[in-house]
Amino acid sequence: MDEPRWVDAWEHSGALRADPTSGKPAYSIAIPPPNVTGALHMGHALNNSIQDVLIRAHRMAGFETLWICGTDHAGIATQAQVEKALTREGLDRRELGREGFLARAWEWREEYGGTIIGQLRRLGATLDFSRERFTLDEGYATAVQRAFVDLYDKGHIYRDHYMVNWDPGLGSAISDLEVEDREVTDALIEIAYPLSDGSGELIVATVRPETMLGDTAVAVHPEDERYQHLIGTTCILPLVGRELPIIADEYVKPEFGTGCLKVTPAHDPNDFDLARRHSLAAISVIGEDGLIVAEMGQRYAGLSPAECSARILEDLATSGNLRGSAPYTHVVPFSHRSGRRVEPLISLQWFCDMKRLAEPAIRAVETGQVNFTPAHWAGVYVRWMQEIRPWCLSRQLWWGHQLPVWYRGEQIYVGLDAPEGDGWVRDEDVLDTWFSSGLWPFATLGWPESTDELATFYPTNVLSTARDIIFLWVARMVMLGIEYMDEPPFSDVYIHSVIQAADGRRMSKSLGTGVDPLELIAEHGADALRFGLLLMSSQQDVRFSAEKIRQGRQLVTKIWNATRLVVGRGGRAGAATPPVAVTPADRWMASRVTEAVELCTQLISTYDFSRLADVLYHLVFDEYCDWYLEMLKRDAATAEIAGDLLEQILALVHPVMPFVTEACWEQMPGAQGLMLLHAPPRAPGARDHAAEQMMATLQEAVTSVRAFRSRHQISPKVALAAQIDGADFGDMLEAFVSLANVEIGALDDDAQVLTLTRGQMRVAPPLGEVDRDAELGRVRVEIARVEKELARAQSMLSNDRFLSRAPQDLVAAEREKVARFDTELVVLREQIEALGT
RNA sequence: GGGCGGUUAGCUCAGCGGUAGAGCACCUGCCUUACAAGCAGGGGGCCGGCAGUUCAAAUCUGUCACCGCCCA
Repeated sequence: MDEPRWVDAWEHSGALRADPTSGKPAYSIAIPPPNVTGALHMGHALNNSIQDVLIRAHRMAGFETLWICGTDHAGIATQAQVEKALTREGLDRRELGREGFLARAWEWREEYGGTIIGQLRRLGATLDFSRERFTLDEGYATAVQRAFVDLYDKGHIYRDHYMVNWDPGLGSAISDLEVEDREVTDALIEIAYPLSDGSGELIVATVRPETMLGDTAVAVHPEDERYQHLIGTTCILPLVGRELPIIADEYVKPEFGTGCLKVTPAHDPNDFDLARRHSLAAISVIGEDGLIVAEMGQRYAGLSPAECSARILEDLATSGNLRGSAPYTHVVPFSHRSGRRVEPLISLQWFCDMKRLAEPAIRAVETGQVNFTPAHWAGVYVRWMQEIRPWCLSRQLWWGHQLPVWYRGEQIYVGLDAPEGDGWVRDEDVLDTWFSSGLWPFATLGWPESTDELATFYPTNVLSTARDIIFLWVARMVMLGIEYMDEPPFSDVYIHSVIQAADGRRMSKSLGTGVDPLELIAEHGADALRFGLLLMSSQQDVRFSAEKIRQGRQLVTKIWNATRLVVGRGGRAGAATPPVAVTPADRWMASRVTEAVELCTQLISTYDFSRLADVLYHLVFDEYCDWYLEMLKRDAATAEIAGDLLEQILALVHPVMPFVTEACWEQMPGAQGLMLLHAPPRAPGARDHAAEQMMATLQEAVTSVRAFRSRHQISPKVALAAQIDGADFGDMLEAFVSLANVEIGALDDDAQVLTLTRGQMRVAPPLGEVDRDAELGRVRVEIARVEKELARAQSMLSNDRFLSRAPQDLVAAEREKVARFDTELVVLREQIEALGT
């Protein structure tokens, strides 16, 4: 099937372009903007399949839909790509200078930035491509600057010396959320710090001996009896000779090592906090280049931390202060960006105090203004928000939104335009990418201008994303949305599954565990991928399952073949008025479609996509194809209704499988326009319980006859004689006769009994030849089963407390069962006797 | 250390108070004129352990075990 041509057809139809003035009710989604550097991965494929289902279903239902399209400039990732290209050319960004580098970066983005959008098209995503935005667009940049200046004016943004996560690979600070903790085994070194009065020594333990150069205290637990007498005295820092106060702080764990903690405020976040509590100085040992700073003296300056550590150990051994070394496994921060070990150090950066922004954002979730699905993520969000910490906004990069900050001597100017006067120098740093992404749901709609788009499409309806984005995006979008638009940017947050590799590991390119969705599209088609991903998705993380994609492809094939059959039999689409069902089979199928339409509408509104896929699969395979079309072939159903119901099914399936439904729609006589623009699937009428009951009887009877044939190896081609007692097939008797291939007539008592839920049936093969042992065995198993069920029902009914406390309809149902099982047992036992003779 | 999730058929997962479900895999039979990427029939589970609540527990509560994730 030629899928790509539909992509063009949809776009050319103009239906993807939202009209804010149409007056129709609005439904909008802002795509979580993928990185410009990105290529479509499984997470994107699932997330965008979900969003496309929502968008298509609402578009068909008559909403004015806007699916906001665009990409994120992804500061660190993009700069790394461009730098890599420069390195291949033997260039360095510093040689090019800021302007030259940015020119290269824009070139890069022109060439590769559209890749992922093209891949989303291939997936069938009906984004509003006419409104594609980029987080570095001119208008978008204005919005970002505006927000920064405003937050500064309101006092939320400030500049401070603070401990940051320094990524020596990038030469930039990174946020807490970009840090990943890993277990590492290092050596735990014990060092003797002599007491100043010469009365002894303290042993401290450290995995980073090089940082001792920056020690400004030794801390012990205030209640540690071993050291009570030393609190307030001092000791001497070996190699350096500095006098260090011995302080008491509850942070120290007495049971760890010797219970003495060396305090290095400039290189450990906990020590930094501890130093603030005790007003200790911070001495930086390691600089922003990741090397030992000049102030440490020429013996150590310029060394890497590892080299310095080795030299310190030598020196300590020489001086006699080294007391021990043992392997020690602990958790160490690594940069998610460069993979390098994060160097905590003190640096002058811009921060945003989040406390006041967080308050209304917490309330929005607690009051239900913003709802999470699955609901438990709300708790995760709220807990994080309650303990929110200052956000380090500045990044030592060039690719991004340069801070609207200028300096002149001690003066600082923050504003949209450069300040008047000479001598002002603009801050070199750019903003954390997530700052600009936080404005996405409204900056894409034209904020800070008042636009029709904002008026119509803000707030958006739902944000669909993965759980690891809750803090990075969801939280910040909610905070900034409330700050600037006075209401949250979406009412629903849907957190989809994370798709892991089939073996349960994280899907990642570097581990080689990734599966490329584009390859799957090439192999099975985009419909199959979309369906498979939705089917395997869940309320929790799931393992990738190639089977589910294959299942999707089978559904595609099935729908296509069903369409061929129906069209071949004269089925048509586009009935001006809903045709009236003629046969009982038509009535049954119409009733099934009605139920499916209602159920699917509900499943979409509750974001239950795996059940949605499951329901569609069974509707098409089990009900429409295996039963209804088989009845159509036997003239028990009519082509007119088959065509109309197929139309409804195609419309129902379309949001999930847009390509095949479009292709089938094209095949149907009477079909007009694109399925994309079709009205929502029509529930053909009320549920028809009489037809459903009749059909249930027929299905049970047909199945039991088929099973009988299977047991006795009687070909479906051989007609069986059958006599029906008590089962009401109503107008479906002919269909039963045809499907089961039986001839109705009176049979004698030797005929085999097949019990049905309501009534029974006697059947006899033409020559009266049955495998008596097989049938005897089967009847015995049947008796055992019924006896067991009867016993259970009877024991329930003999329990007074059940009778008095259980719902009465349940009690009645049990009574009915007892009566039915009794009858069945009589029949089955007669059958044993008959077989025994 | 704190929190959250998971443990159901060989595999991947639904179900979340009224007698265990799906897909795949497996077994048997069919090239039935839309489809063998199909059709029909079938086997397979003391729902992680223990204790409790309830007339009734895979489903609620507690506890233990193991697996995973997040935050420190």
